[in-house]
Amino acid sequence: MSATEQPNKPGKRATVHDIAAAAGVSRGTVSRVLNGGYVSVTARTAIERAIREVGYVPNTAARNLVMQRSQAVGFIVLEPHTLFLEDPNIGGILLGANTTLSDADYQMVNLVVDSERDTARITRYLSGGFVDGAIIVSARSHDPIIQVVGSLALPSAFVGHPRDLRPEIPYVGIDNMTSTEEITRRLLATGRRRVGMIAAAVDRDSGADRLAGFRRALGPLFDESLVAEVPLYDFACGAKGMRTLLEREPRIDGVFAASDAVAAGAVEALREAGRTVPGDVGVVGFDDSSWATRTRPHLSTVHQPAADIGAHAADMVLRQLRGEEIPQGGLLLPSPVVWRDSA
Amino acid sequence: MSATEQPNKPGKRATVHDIAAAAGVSRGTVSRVLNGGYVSVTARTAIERAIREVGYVPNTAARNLVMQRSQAVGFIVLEPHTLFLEDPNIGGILLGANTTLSDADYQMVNLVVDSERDTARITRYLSGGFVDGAIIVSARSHDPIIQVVGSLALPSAFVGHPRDLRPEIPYVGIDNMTSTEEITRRLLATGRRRVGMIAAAVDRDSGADRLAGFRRALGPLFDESLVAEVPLYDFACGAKGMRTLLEREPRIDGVFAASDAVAAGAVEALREAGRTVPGDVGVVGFDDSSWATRTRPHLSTVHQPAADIGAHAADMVLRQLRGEEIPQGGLLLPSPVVWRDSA
DNA sequence: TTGTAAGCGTTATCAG
DNA sequence: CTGATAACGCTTACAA
Repeated sequence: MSATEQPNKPGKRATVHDIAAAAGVSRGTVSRVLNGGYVSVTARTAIERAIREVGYVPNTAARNLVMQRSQAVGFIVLEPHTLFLEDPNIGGILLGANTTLSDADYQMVNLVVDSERDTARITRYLSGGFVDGAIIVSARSHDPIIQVVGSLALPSAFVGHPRDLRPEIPYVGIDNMTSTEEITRRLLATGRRRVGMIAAAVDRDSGADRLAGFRRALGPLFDESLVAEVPLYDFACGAKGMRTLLEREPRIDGVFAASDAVAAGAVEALREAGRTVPGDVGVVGFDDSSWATRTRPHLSTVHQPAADIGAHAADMVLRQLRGEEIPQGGLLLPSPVVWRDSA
Repeated sequence: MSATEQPNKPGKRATVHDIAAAAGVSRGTVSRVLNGGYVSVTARTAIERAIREVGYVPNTAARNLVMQRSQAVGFIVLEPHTLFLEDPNIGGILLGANTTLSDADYQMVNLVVDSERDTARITRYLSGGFVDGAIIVSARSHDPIIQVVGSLALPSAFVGHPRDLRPEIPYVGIDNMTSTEEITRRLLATGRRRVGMIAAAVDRDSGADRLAGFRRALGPLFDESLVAEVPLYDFACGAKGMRTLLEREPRIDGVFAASDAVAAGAVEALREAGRTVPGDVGVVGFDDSSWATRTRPHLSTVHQPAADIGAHAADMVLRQLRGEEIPQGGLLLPSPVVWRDSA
C-alpha cells in the first residue's frame, strides 16, 4: 500500500554483503540473524535496521544452491488436462495443498501428466532436484510413478492409495467403501426396491472401493445386472450409464452414482426418459462438489473434504522434509453423508 | 520407462565437473556445449557421451544464481480462491499459459490474491526476483497491481485490459463489446420484443464492455429497467438477476446473460417461474464454457478461446524476456457466436 | 578452439 | 559472540 520510496535504485538488489556493510558487521553475523543463531542484541538491532533500510530480500537461488534444496514441492496429477480442469475435487485438493505449502514457504509446482506424454519427463524432473518432495494425485495401480518416487526415496504423499503403493509411503484419503455403504443404506431406507449403480473409474481405488461398498450395502439384494460401468467420473458418462440401467431394468427406482457429476448426468437421462427425481427414482451421488447444488433437485451425496485432504497431504510431505517420522498406514479423513432432495 | 541403471549412486548428483573429468576436458568447454558456443566436434561428441554416461541433470539453482534470473513466470489471479476454482475460463487460460511457458522451459508459479490478503505480499514476491515476468488475470481498474508491475518494469501481460493500464504494457483478450452486440442482434432477430440483460461484474472491463455492447445492439429499444446488475459471474447471481427482471417486466421474452454460469442460473429461475426456454423466453450467454452444454437446453453463447488467450499472454511475456519489442495496443482474439438451442 | 579463474549471494566451519 | 573463508554448481570473460 504505502509504497515508501526505497533508496535502492532498480537493477541493484541489496545483498547480505550490503547489509553487513551498512551495519558495520560481517556477512556471517548477518546470516546468523537471518537464520537464527547467537547474536548480540546490539548487533542484531543494528542489522535489523540495516535490513529494513536497504530493502533486503533474500536471493532464493543462492540460498537453494548452498542448502542443496529447491524449496519446492511437486503437485503431480495423473490425469488428462481436461479432467484436471473439470474435476472440482482436484481443484480443492490443490488449493488446500497450496495453502499449507506456501505457509511453510514452499513453492508448489504443478505437473499434470496426461497419458500420452512420456513418464520419462516427469521422472527426470523429480530426480533432477527441482523439487524436494511430491504430492501425487489420482494414481492408478501399477502406475510407474509409484516406482519412481519409491526408488528415489523422494519425500512424498499420495492422495488415495493405489493397491500396490509401498507401505512406507503415506497417503491420505477417505473411506470410500464405508461412506458408500452408508449412503446406499440410506437410499434403501427410503423404500427403494430396485437400486442400481453407475460405477465409474473402477481401475482406480476410489472407483473400486465405491463399487465394493455398494455391493456390501445391498448384500443379498445385489444384482450384477444393475451395475453399469463407465470409464470416467463425468456428466456424459453418467447420462449414458443411466440409459443403460433404464434399458436393463425399467422399473429401477434407486441409483447410486459414483460421483456428483455422474449423478447429474443420470438425473438428466432420467428426466429425458420421463422419470421424476426423487419421485420415481431416488439418486445419490458422491463428492459434494458444486454439481450437487447446481443440479435440480439438489443431490444427496457424500461430502469429500477436498481442501483438507490437500492440506494433510502437504503436511505429510513437509513433515518428512523436516526429518520427522510419519505414522504409517495412511490417513483417512471423515466423509459424512449430506442428505438433500434427490432421494 | 527402461530405467537403465545409472552408475551414480543416489545422493551424489553429477555436476559439470564430473562430466568434464569423464570427457577429459575442462568445465568451461562442457558449459559451452551445454549452452552452445564454439566447440570442436571431437570434444563435443566426447562430452555428449559423458553427459549421458554420468546421467547429468543441470542444477537450476546454480544456473539461476549466475544468470541472475529465476526462470519462472508468475500467474497472478486477482480473484477470491473459490472463484478461481469455479471459473472455467481462468482454468483454460491457466492451462494455455502453462503449456506455452513450460515449452519454453519456464516454470509457472500460481499466485492467487484474494482480496483480504495484503497486496504487499505479492509486491514483495514480484520485486524479490522470484519471477522473471508475470501474467495478470482479471485485474480491475485502479488495481494496485497495475502500478506495481509498471514501476517494477517487470515483463508482463494482462488478460483483459483495465481502463488505466499503462499503454506500454501489453494485454490480450477478446472484443467483448462487438461480440455481445453480435449475439444480442441475433437474439433480436428471433423476433423477441422485450429483451433484458443480466449484467455481472461491471467493475471489470469485460463486464462493462458487455453491457455497452448490449446497449448498442438494442439502440433505441434499450430500456434501463430491463438491465439487472449482479456482482459476480455465477449461477446464483444469474438466478437472482432473472427473478428481478421477471418482476420488473413479466412479459420479458429475451435475455442476454453476461456469462454462461449466469445464463444457467437464469434458465433455472425461468423454469421455476413456469416459463419455457426458448419457447417463452430466449436466453443467450457468454464464454462457451462447460456450463453451456451442461444446461438444458444447450446455451447459445459467445465462444471465448481461453487456452489461446493464456498461450498468447505467455508468449508476450516470453518475447519481452527475449528482449524483443512487442507491438503495442493489445491483442484481440476472435470470439465467434455459437448458436445452440436456448434461443 | 580450449583452459583458467573470477564471481553469482548464501550458509557453514572454525578459529579468534 | 563474531569475522574470515571455504564451499555450492554454474557461466563467462580473458588468456593461451
